[in-house]
Amino acid sequence: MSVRSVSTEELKSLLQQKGVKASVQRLSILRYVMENMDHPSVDKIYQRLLPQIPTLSKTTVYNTLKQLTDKGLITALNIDDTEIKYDFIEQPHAHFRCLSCGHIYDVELDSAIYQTQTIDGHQVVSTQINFKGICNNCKQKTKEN
Amino acid sequence: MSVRSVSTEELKSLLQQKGVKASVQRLSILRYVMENMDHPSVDKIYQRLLPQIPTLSKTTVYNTLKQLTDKGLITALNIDDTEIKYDFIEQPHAHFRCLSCGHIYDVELDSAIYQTQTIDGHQVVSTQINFKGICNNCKQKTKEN
DNA sequence: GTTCCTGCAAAAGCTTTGCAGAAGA
DNA sequence: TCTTCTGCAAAGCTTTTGCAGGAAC
Repeated sequence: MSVRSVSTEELKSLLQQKGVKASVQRLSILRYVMENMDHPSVDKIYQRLLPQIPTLSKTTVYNTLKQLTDKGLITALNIDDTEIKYDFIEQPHAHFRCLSCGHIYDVELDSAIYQTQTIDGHQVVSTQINFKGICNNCKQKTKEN
Repeated sequence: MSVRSVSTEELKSLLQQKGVKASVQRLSILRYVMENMDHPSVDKIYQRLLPQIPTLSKTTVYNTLKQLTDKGLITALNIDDTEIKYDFIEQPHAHFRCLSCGHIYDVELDSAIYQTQTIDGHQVVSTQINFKGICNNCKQKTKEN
């Protein structure tokens, strides 16, 4: 899992650009999504931040994620059947979900699809490409047994 | 909304090929998905079939749709945030969901993406391409006002 | 008679809402 | 002080589960 480090200044600047006031909760939630690129669910973010912010409530996580999504800072992924997963918006990429272990991988596609702005007369705002199947890891494990 | 007619014989044959026994409920549910290509939710199917099958329960709709999905007769779409939508499987196509009216359109894409069988070493079983935006209808309405 | 199917009721999850107290400007 | 944010509790929805009665073969 790729992890990086984002400065508080950068986080504040991102929020400010979108007209969202900074708060401990918002900075932490945005930082989590940006640093851990693991497509977290609401519950995962909540569980991981609880030690740092013991008074955090899930409502706040929901509120914040919705707000960040509305402002275009993060994306809500419809790749899972049961939960919404979140992703920081960088360059467009596709996702692969393993039906066996449930892990979601980022996938680079040099596809012109992302450039689609109009299709059948409909104005495109966002594009999601989701693959499902068996990931490399799980395939190896099956072979071993 | 495109609507077509599917014979009971054809429905029975499709189920039989997949090793699913025919029943009034299963035939009706599969017929609904095949004839009305409107990407229905569980609840929509339930509501529409209730007049014909007054004893129908939602559990049966859930069970049947899950079974038909497992057998590969229909697809579960992860395009909506709140509900699962179902689609009969024909040739591969993408979907466009209007953020204003919520309607889901079938979209033809002559893309090689559908032929992807392996990506980054992961074995692909299914591929979904989802666009979101403002549909032609809603765009027209906005202009008129 | 045995097996599979159906449907009611209840439970389980995820997400939203209402509201009061807290924090911040 | 006034506005905005936070968080608890409760409610709302979709989906799943357990189980008993019913249908089919």
